[in-house]
Amino acid sequence: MNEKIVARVGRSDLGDSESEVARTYIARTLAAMRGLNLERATVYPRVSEHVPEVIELIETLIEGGYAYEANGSVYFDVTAFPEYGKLSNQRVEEIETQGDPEERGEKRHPADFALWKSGGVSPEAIAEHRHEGVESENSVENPAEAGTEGAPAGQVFESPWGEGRPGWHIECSAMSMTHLGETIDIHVGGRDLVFPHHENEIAQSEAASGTEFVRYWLHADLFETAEEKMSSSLGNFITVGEAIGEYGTNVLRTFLTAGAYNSTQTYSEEAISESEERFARLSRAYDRAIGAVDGPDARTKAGDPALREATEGARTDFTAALNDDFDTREGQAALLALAGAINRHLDGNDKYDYRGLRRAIETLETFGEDVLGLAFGTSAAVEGNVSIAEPLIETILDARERAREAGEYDRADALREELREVGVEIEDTTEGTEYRY
RNA sequence: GCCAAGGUGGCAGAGUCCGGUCUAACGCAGCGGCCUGCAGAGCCGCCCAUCGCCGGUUCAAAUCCGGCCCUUGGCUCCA
Repeated sequence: MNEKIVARVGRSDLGDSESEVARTYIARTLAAMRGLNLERATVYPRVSEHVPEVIELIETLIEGGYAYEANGSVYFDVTAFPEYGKLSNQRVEEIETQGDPEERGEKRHPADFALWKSGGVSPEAIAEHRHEGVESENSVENPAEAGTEGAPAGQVFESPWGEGRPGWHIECSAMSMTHLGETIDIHVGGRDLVFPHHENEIAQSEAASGTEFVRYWLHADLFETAEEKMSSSLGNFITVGEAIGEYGTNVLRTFLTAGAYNSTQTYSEEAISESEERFARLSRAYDRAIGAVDGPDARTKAGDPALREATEGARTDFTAALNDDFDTREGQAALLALAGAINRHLDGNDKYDYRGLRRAIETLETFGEDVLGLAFGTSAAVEGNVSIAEPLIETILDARERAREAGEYDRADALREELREVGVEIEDTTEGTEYRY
């Protein structure tokens, strides 16, 4: 429920009403989240469905002396909440101004912020957002963008203060308290939201409830490219959907968990290809272990202390890493170390430690797949096209093998190169030629 | 100007809270060896770091203190 949404109503790709536009963006976001292999939340609340709770919360704040009404709008009185600024370490006196310039006159203190805004969205605000580069990258040819005539002012709601709309921050407090109670354990968000949004959430929630709102704040840092920061205004950004399309979920997740969530990460082709290698190394080791455990050389009575120690070490290290403020990169390092141990075991023994390998595989699955959300193994990557592709590849490999036996290496290498060009990597081993794609 | 987070090898990125085990992790790139017809993968080994600058504390500092420089986010809109 904001100006930007209202400003986009009528665009053919988004929808004909405020609610529809919001729905479109929600759908896009959820699609991106699915693409990232994220678990679904239990509930995805919408402000428009929580207006009664918002009004109730505002009334509580007014009754408690934390908010006041002015010309049909309601503002939070920051001077009534002495702890205001505690999250971002700001002092009320230092905070210059907030909110619409024309609203400033209604405020008792410049840092007061709106809980309820009188009336609908003004045409000027809509026009402003339409011109301020809102989706400018793809709206050029859209005739609906041309004028603001007939543009809706957005939905308004009845309230004790007249028709109006919820303020910018109150919805989060109201919905959080409705669904999760007065105090929540963890609140996440981007670093750019610390002030004013999270600060205001604390003020609203704690002033109303009289108790702690959030026990732990986890603020995710932003990305920057090697040359400059990544931002929509510079146009040098990539969406989650595009990144998934280009690199795949596994590589992207490896990249995203290859650094601390709360430190700035550099996004570059080089960083991505490093993640490709990191993931590939894990996935190959997983494949080898699966192949070995299913093969004839795996023995229940064989035991490799080095492999077993490495596996238990990886489990301990991974758990310790994640317990340390979600240190996913250190977790990856633990798994990478296990991959090395698997390779050493497979390279150095004729008979494989069946139970040791099973435990190693289980470790990769538990921590790599279940926790980090990666999907190892070639089978997971190919799915559908197996039926036709595999017999074809094998036919070509047979031809290449005959060429090799005949000493016609040029021909063999040409076949290998052609397969590579269509995405099939092959590998000669003592067991025969293997391939992956 | 104010608030906050950072500045570590060719790249990327831990470590800084609780000084010594940091002659600085894992990885990528690079180099050598093993293996291979060759390659790839894998294994073994190696090169590259005065830890932003200056000063201080200490037997000892990437880690603590002070000053400075630079980058990023916020302080106007929006969440």
